[in-house]
Amino acid sequence: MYELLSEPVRRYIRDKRWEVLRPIQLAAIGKILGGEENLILASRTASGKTEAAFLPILSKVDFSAAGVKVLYISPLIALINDQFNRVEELCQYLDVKVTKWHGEASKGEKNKLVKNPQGIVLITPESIEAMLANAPHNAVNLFSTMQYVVIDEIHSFIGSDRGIQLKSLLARLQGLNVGKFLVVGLSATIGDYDSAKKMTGDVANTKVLLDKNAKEMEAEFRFFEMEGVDLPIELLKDLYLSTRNNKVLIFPNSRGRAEEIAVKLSKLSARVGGHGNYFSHHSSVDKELREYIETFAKTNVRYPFAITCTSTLELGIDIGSVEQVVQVDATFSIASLVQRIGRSGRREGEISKLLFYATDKWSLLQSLACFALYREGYIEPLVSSAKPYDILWHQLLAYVKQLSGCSKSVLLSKIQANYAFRDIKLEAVVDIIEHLITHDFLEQIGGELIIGVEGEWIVNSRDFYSVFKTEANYKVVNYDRSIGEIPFSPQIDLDQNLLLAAKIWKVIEVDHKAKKIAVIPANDGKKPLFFGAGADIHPRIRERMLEMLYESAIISELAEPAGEVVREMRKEFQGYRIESLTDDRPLLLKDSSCQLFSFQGSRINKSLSFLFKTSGTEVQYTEHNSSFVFSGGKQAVDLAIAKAREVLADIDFHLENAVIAQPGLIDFSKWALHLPLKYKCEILLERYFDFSGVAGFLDSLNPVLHSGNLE
DNA sequence: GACCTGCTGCGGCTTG
Repeated sequence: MYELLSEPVRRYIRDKRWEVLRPIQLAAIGKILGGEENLILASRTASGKTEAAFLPILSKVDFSAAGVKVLYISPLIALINDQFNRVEELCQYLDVKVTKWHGEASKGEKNKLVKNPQGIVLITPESIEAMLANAPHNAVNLFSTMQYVVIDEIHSFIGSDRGIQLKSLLARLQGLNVGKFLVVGLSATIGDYDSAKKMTGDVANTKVLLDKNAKEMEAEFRFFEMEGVDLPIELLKDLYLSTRNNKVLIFPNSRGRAEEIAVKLSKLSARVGGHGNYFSHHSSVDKELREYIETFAKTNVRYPFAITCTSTLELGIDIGSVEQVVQVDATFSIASLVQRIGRSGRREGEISKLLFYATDKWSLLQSLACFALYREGYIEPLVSSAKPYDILWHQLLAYVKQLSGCSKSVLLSKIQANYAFRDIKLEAVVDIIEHLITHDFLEQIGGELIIGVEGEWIVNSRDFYSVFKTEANYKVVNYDRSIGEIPFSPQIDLDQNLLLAAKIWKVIEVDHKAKKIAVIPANDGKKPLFFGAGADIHPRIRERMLEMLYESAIISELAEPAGEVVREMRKEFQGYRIESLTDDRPLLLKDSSCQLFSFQGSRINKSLSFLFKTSGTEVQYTEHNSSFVFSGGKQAVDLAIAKAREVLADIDFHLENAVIAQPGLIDFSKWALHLPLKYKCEILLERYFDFSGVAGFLDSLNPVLHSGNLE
């Protein structure tokens, strides 16, 4: 394969002193040089996927004519900046120009590229959106002779609104292109590659190259029950002693918890004269501070450090030196667990290590289930929306803006040619266009559609280019220094203390007009409050949790008392006369109430809860242990289920009423609030609830009592 | 029990 590469590329490989090419690289070289197919390159992090795409593309593509030849699309600015250095180094061997194009990139460099379109461009989806909206002529000049689009971390787009937008943008770029460009997607190991293939728009002409080689890995599960709102001191001491000499990433599931751990470990360390390299890294920590932490961790080889982080360090840039990963309470998905495990032991010959802490028994069981499924090779599939009416609404405005107005038939033909909206019926598109006109987002003048009065506000706002929602934040500053940004909560008041960026601060001024909180260092404080919905948990995880309770195999990774906790749970649940793990569900009778454990995914649980409430049943739903508490005994449950099924039989009617009564139901989507009622309901049915799943569940559901409750 | 992601154009200022 090496011989097939062009001479400058081979020289680069020689200078790098790479003795062998990685399996994914060899496979990609053959496919890219030999064929005209779209590709998905899937392998674990740090396996050389970027080079797998660029070595052959640079050997194949002729860069001598004007025009950008390769477009690299990334979900993160930080990743673009990181990849720029690698790609540019390689491109120097071929005299190919590389340009960064994102919101924080140099305007001067962008202007130079516009004057002299050439080489490779590294860009974000939102920057493509902005260019198409504001300077479509630039997009034509730059991208009309493009031959390859490389999409990095393509798994992060699949199943999300941003992924639909990206598909639509690729279709819009194909529309500008004189030829046809090929797509190469770089993916982590995921659950199903069909959805990845769909990203390219041409499933039949997309091949998946999969390197299943996983790293060897060790795990240990520890248990420290949490009683109040703060983590047990014993857990923190144990965590400190287990990590104090290592380079470690700690993943709690929230920003507040990340701050709590960083501050408390740092205090413990200071008390015994340990290292001071304790950081917190999440979306509320100031961006420059986060970059400093990333650079420190990337370049430092000698000193131990601990970074407590959220999913900010799950994707993207590689901190090669991480020796140990700690997960505090269960991840929401197996995909996320896989990514986090992959953050350690990146060096050749190193073993990935995962240290797991649970603070309650359900979290312990959930993480054991995720880990078991990971070992069994299962990762939950990512489903992308077939009928993204909200993104369609957004893209209709984007098309009209890009074209500076167009006829209705042109707009319709653009949508029909756009594979992101392939499954949406023509009548629905017409319907939504009419709705845009009636509400002044579009305006019809003669045969032309132009942006309407209400639409102008939207398309000319900075917020137009993205399809995801963000919270309104207050800036936290210490004199001139920015610490970060947090959502305002009543807890933030004069003389109150809070934790941020791994330090304790006292609030000395709150400026609501400027949305600014002034702080000074302090000695003791509470973690700030954050709001937000967690990710949905896939039903397979809950099913596996139930299976786990009815298995007797000893789990060797459990450290005491975690083992005892699992034995207790098994003893408790084996008292229910479960015969079918798919249909039977434990029903715990109490004095005047009873608790049904559904062992179902979040969407089925949310749907069940909706049905119970709508049919007038008072029920207490807890997602954490997937349970519903009813007042009364088994008859009350049977009655509630019967009533729920009546609502289910007429779900469209009940859902419409609910959306009218509580418009906030649709808040998970940024643009859906502008849609006609009917489409709001369809979005809820497709993306938030799972009523067909509920129907299947209720059809076979058999609540089973504990043997101690019988007769 | 509660994640993450990105962002134009232009006027007006300072600085070399």
